[in-house]
Amino acid sequence: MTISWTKESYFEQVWSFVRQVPEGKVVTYGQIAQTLPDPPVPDTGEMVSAARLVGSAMAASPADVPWHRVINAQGRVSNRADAAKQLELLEAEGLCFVHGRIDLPEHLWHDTNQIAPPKQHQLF
DNA sequence: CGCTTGACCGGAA
DNA sequence: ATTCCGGCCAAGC
Repeated sequence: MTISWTKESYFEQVWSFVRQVPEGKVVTYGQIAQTLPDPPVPDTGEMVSAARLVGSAMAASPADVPWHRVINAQGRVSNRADAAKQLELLEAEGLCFVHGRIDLPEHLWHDTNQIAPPKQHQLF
């Protein structure tokens, strides 16, 4: 059986992914959710909900995980209490913030041999 | 065991 | 640009 994919399992995967994120790079919750090899949900729809699980995982992420490199699909930091702090950390890593926003595809990091770059074109 | 909240996403008003 | 709504799942109370 298998199973399981308990929260521990999923969280581990999320943390593992985030830990691989190099400096100056960022990943979105949805990106992680879609990249994970064994998502909790089969595929009823999209990774929309899975992204939320990623957020939960981040909430419990240990100090080994650069949670500050994880941002939302909007190219901005999440609505967390230390959002400003996260911004500092990110810009300190060489990220170019524009209006509190960054070029997602520009700094988006993707794991090699997993998925292809989203190549999402921004629409102002 | 049930309701509320959440570090989300995407689309529509 | 902002605000609201629906969706999906898990953790917390």
